[in-house]
Amino acid sequence: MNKLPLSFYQNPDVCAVARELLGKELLVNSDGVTTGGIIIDTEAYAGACDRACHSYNYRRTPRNESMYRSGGTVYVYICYGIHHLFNVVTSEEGDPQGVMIRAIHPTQGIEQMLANRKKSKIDKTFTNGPGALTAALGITIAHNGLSLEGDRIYIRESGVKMGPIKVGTRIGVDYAGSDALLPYRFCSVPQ
DNA sequence: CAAACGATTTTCT
DNA sequence: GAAAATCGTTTGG
Repeated sequence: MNKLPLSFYQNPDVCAVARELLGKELLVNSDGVTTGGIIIDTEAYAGACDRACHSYNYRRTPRNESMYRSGGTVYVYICYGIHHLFNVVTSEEGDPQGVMIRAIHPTQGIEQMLANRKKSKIDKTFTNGPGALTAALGITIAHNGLSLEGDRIYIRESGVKMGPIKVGTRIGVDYAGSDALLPYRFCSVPQ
């Protein structure tokens, strides 16, 4: 099923992985139902040297523990007490970098996702936004620490042609000072 | 043990 | 465009 190999995630260049994830398909299995979509918006979090990153200066807490695992691990945490945010851990064990997935283009399990989002039709906000897409796919804190090589949640080649990549600054990280200006956000849409 | 704070979303004006 | 909603995690006393 063309699952991406662990070596894909273990790249020490987190921005390269963030770019390469565009156009890949993220899939989640819940109770035999598969939901998923094409990744169209990502952000890189560069670990110890990035003030916007939870693991800045090797800060280590129970919450961000999975960021220290080897590339290909799932990092999910709760933001604003309400939203589950999904990240792919990159680089090698002990180097806490990761890519946050901000938006997808829905492809699999639309019915289930509509139910998860309590919506009757797909609109602009359906799977756009880090909290919105995890709600649609059914990603929760229970997925934190899982391997992307497993069957519950994984990423595979989609074969979809993507348009040009738009680069920008990350959202909601004003507290990070000058690091908030880094061009670490990447967007692209299927062509 | 109390208090402040979000890698956001939704709703209201 | 502004503001509320809402609670686990982190920090400080």
